[in-house]
Amino acid sequence: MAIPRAARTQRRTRIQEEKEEQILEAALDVFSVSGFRGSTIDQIAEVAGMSKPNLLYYFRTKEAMHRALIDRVLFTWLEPLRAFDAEGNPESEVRSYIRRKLEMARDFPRESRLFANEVLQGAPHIEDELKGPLKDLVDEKADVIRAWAKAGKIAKCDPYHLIFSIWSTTQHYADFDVQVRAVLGQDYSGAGRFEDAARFLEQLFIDGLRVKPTPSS
Amino acid sequence: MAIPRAARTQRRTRIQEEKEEQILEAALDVFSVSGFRGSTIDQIAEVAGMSKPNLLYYFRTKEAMHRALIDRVLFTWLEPLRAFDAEGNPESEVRSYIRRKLEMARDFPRESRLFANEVLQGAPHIEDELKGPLKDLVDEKADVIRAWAKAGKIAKCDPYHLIFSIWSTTQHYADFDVQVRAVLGQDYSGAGRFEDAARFLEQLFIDGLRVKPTPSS
DNA sequence: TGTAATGTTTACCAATCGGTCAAATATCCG
DNA sequence: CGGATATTTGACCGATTGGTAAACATTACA
Repeated sequence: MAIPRAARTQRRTRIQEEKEEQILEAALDVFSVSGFRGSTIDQIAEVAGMSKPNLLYYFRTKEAMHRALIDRVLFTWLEPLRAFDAEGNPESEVRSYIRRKLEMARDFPRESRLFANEVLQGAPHIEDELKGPLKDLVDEKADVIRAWAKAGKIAKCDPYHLIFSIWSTTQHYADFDVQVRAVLGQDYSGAGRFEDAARFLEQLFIDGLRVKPTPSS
Repeated sequence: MAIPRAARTQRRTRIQEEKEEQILEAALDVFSVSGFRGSTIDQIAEVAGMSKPNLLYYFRTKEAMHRALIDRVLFTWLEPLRAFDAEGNPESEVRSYIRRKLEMARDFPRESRLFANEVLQGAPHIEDELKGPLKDLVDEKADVIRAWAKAGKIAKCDPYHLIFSIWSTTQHYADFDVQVRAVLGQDYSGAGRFEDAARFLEQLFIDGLRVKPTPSS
């Protein structure tokens, strides 16, 4: 008889790692498009190329699949913000943060949509992560930005809304890709788009944050 | 016997209008949270406070409900962009466009999420609207912005990405409300948030778009 | 090689899905 | 009032849902 999955205390066989990888890859495909409620195990099974009970041998429930996926993706997703360096030059830090986020939107659009779907639907499965690790990280970086503003290195601004606006503008290209393509025309959706977006956003944020000469009042 | 719904050529009774209104209101509640696939007629029926067959008396299919909802919301949703005036002052036009979009995110978050869900999931039901009316409208306004840049009234920038960034930053407060609240702390989610966001975004876009003194090169 | 543990599949389950139907009820109007 | 029309509902249908049971196949390893 098969050992109940709950009893497995540690990774064992090579085949387990491979199959779980295969499943999560398929789950990312499906969840990122339809969200949790709209996705079915059968869809994931079909994409993964294995039978439904076989999926459920590795992940006991649909929720378990979703959770494993979220956990795995969340860490890497916050990497760019974590790399945000208090000691660096403000302008180049912001610039490279934007570029990194934009690269992730280009290279990992499914991951972006996975989170977007989840948050959009009220974040029923990741509320704790948002209020915990995410908030802590943002709080920390907000302090950095505030210090920069206080030191006169960048214009005074609300650091939280600055971070929100960088998130939203960059992730927009992953989450709303269909709309972006529809508006720009499908021919113009290749490599050029990325560079245009990067150029625009860097200009917007860098110029928008540059310290303004105090108007002589 | 009841007249088949398809045969109804024109609005008739008061009760029809009321019930359809009631249904679409409930459908907005449900679709905006779970997306099309993730929503069920039973959920909508429960929210609407009527039986499932009764819903299906007014809208023959789930798709018909969704479509009616989209059609109704799309027009008003594009209103702010339509109001963008080529004859106006660029700075104040951008400013009031941002504010209007932000007001809509605050006052009609369900409508924003309805579209976000739909686009996120590949826009299977509104592809034509995106490539047609939406693209046309954006093209038109992009020309206006380009003309402003050419006339030296604002900094040179890609008008499409400018519009995208205004969309994304403003709608972010509706679509990712849970995340915003989690990061800011739930206490700080009331009226103050709106004003802070408005102030930040206006500063960002206005300063970012201001014509820069050409660096002496 | 044998055998125990691991991995896979077929058949199936109850619950829920979108949707239908006919009968029951409410409304309108002469 | 009464009959025609419009509205509402309970019972039901086949398909799909998440998930299970157990037989079967494969692998690891002594």
